[in-house]
Amino acid sequence: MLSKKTKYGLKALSFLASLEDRQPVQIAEIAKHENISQKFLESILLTLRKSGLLGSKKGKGGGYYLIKDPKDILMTDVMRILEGPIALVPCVSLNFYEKCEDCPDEASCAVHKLMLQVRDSALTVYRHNTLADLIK
Amino acid sequence: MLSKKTKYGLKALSFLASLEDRQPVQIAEIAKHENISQKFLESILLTLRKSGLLGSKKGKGGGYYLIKDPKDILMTDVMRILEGPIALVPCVSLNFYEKCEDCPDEASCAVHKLMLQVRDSALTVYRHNTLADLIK
DNA sequence: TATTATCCTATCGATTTGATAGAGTATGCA
DNA sequence: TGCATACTCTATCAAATCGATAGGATAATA
Repeated sequence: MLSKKTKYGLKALSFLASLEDRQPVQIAEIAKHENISQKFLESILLTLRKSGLLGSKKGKGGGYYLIKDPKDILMTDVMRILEGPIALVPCVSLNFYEKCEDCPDEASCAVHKLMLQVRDSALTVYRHNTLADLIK
Repeated sequence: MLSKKTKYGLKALSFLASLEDRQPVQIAEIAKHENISQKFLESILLTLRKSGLLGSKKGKGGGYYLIKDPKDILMTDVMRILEGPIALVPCVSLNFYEKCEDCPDEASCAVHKLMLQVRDSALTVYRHNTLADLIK
């Protein structure tokens, strides 16, 4: 199941992408427009900024804004930042690989075999979608 | 992330499928072979039986066994039984559909648009894999 | 009738999740 | 300079979920 963090983060990003200009938008405005708890959204926007997707400005007239063009923001990156590994099992993860301690042989593991396919199919989707694609 | 319940369930199923005959296998034997907590596995096998994938026999010489041929057991069914909905968000679920309370319009929702593709790609994988495919 | 092995419910500690509170910090403007 | 604004950061919290365990009930076999 997708976490609310990811869901809210995606909504905030697509809201920012849907605006014509790249002026800073206040947390309160985003929260109100997307029906999200403002304080929770605050922490999400913070992680998006720290990971380089958003910029921020303090004080009057401040807020958050997209740093890159929506068509240059890949869903693979967004998902990894918000949701973590795309693979459902560490032993098939590209960026977060970890061996299963209980599994003697990956090559003959049914879980491994299935989850590898699932990971590839999800990856294909995320690689073919930019933020711009989602607001069309 | 895949739950251990699903992971263990898949391993148990593929172990049973890998055996030549369809004689009952004791929980203890499956647990030992797959390095799984026996008591935890017990509850998993119980749900697999209640959902119709496994049969069981009590008393001496008892245990669990596959009811159907491995090539007739689809991963869509297995995953729904063990892990629940295949969709990452209820609003794109085929079998567990639920409207998002915060989302005014599904058609214009970025999360909806993305998760629909992810669900379809996962579904394609699960539909093309039977239990027999995983033990080859 | 004794043994074997599944059936079932209840519970438990640890972790994660979603959310909130509040003080700190930098910016813009009068 | 001083004040209002809005992000920054840490700490906390209730609820839910997860993985695991315990123990008695039930059914089948010999």
